[in-house]
Amino acid sequence: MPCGGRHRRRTASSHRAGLPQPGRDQREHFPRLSGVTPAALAELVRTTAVDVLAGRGLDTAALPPAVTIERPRNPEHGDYATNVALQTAKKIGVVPRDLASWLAEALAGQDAIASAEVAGPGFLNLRLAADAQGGIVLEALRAADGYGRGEELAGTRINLEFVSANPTGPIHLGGARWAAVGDALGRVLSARGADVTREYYFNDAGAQIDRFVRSLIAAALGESAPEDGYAGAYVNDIAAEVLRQEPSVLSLPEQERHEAFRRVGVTLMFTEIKQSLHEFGTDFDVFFHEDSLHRSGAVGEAVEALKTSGALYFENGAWWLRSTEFGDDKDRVVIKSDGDPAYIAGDIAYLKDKRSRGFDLCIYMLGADHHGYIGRLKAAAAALGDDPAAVEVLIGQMVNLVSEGKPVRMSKRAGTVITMEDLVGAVGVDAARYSMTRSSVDSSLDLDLDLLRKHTNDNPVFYVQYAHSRLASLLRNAADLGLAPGDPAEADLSLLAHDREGDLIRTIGEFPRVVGAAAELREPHRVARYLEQLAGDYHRFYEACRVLPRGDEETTPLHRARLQLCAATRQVFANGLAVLGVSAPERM
RNA sequence: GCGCUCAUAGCUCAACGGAUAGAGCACUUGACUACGGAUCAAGAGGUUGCAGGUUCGAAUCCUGCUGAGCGCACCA
Repeated sequence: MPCGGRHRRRTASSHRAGLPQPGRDQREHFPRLSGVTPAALAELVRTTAVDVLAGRGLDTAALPPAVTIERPRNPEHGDYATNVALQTAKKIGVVPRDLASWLAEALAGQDAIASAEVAGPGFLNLRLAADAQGGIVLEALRAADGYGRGEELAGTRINLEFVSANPTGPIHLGGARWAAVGDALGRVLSARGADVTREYYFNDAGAQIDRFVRSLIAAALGESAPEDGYAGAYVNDIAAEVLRQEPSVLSLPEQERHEAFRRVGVTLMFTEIKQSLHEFGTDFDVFFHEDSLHRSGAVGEAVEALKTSGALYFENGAWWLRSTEFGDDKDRVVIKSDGDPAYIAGDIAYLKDKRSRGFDLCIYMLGADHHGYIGRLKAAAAALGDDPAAVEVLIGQMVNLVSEGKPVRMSKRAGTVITMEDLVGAVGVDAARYSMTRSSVDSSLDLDLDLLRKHTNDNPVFYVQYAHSRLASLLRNAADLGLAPGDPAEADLSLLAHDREGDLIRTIGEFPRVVGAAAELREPHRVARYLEQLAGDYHRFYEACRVLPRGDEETTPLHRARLQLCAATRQVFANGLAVLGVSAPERM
C-alpha cells in the first residue's frame, strides 16, 4: 500500500497489552504444557539470549525487541527457526554462527526444547518436545471463539469506510471486492482489539444524482436515457416502482416531479444497495449521507474555518485549498466560481465529522481509480489542523472479467455490467467472498466468467469448508460412540507425536500471529491463505492418523488426544472462516 | 509527460529481507469392504519481465528500462 498502510500503528495500549499469554490457572494445572505457543517460544529465546549475552559481558540492547520465530519451509530445518543471531551478531562484533551456537547450547537445556541446532550462516533451528506442543491445542480449546483474538489495537477507535459506491446504480463487481475485503478487514481489526465502526458514504449530493433522477424520469416517460445519464434494467425497474408508489408523479410541475423522483427513486436505490450488501454478508454501522453535511451547514462551517485559517485562497472566482503545501500534487478548488461547493468540500467536512466523533484512525478503502485522493484526503486533514497520519487510505486494484481467455469490457451503455448480485447468483456468497478475499488487493483480480457460469467448485473455499465439515462429521461420529472430547486438561496431549500431528499443531499455533499480521498490514487475505494451509495439514493428518476407535476396538488415550486435536482444529476453521465472513458448514 | 499499482509454474494467485520460491485448477501415475475420495501420495511444470545496485542473504529494498491497469477537472 502507498500512504503508510503497512506501517504498524502503535497505541499506548499496545505496549501495555502485548501478546496474549496463557492464563495463570492453566499454567498451574499444566506446568509442562503452558507456554510453548510461538509467542511464548519467542519470549523464551529472547530471555535466553539476554542471559547468554549478559553472561559474556555483551550488550543486550543489540537484541531486537521482539525475536522473530518462524516456521521453516523445509521440515529438515526443524519445527521453528530464528534468525536472531544473524540480526544481532554484527552489532556486538561476533560471528553469527558463534552466537547461534551459544544460544543453541543454552536453549538445548530447556525442557520444552528437544533440539537446537545451528545451520547455514547462523540460523537457529529448534525442535520442540512433543509434550510441549500440546500446549497449543490446549490454548486453542481454552480460548475457543476467542482463539486468534489479541489486544494490540485495544483502545483504538477506527472508522473503516468502504464500498461507498455511488447510489446511482447497483453494486458492481469492484464494489463487491471492497465489500468482501473491507468487511473482513473490519473483522480482523476487531479481533485484534480495535473498536471498529464500519461506514458507508453515500454521495447523494451533486450533479450525478441529478443525472440519475433525469434518467429515471426519462425511463418513466418511455424515453431513452439522457446522453450523460444511466441506462439499464434497474433504471426502468426503479422508475416503474416510483410510478407505482406515486401514480400522479408525472403530472406534477417539472420541479416537483424532479424532487419526487429524487426523493423516492434515490431512497429505492439506497434500499436496494443496503439489501444486496446485507445478503452478501456485509453490514455497516453507519450509512452516512453526503447530503446531510450540506443541509446541516457542516460543509459551510468547514469552509469558513479553512478560510479563517488561511488554508484557502481566492483566485479566478473560486476558493482553492493550498493542498500542495500538504503534499498533494496540485491545489484543489473547494468552492467553485459558481458558488457551489466542489466534491472535496464534502470530504473535508466529512473527515472533520468523523474526527469529532472520536475516531483515532480513519481508514478509507478506495478503488485504484481514486488513488489520486490520497494526497487530497491527507491535505484535507492537515488543512483542518489535524494529523494526516489519522487518515489512512488503502487502494485496491480493479476486478476484471475474463471470458474465453479474453478480457470482458464492462460497459454501462452496453448493459454488460456485472453486479455483485450477478456474482452471488452465479457462485453463491461464500465462493464470491472467498475468491475476493484470498488475494492481495494490491493486484488486480481476474475472474473467469466461464467458470462462474459453470457453477464449478474451482475455488479453494470448498477445500477449506470441506475440512471443516469433515471435522464436524467426525465429532458427530465420536458423539455417537459416546466419545465427547471432554475436558482437554484430562487428555494426554503429549501422545500427539506423529509428524502429521506436529505439523497440524504448529499450524494451529500460527493462527493468532496470522490474524495479528492481517490486522497490522491491513491484509485479510493472509487469513484465507492460512486456512488453506491448515486444511492441507488437516487432510494429511486425517489420512495418516486414525482418530476414532474402529469397530470394537478399545478407546485409548491416543484416540482421546486426537479427538482433542480435531476439536481444536475445527475451532480454528470456524474462527478463521468467521473472520472472512464465510460460513463454516457442518455438512456439505 | 507526471504519479500510483502491478509483472512469480499453462491459468488464478501466495510468499512481512531468510535456507531448496509455494498452493489451487489443469496435466501424468497411483490409493477407497470401518472416522466424508469435495481427500491423499507421487510426478511434471520457474532465469520471480530485463539490467544494475544495497548485504551474510533479494521475488521482496534502491536506480534505470520494458510491458499492463488506473489516475493526473471550477465532474462527482
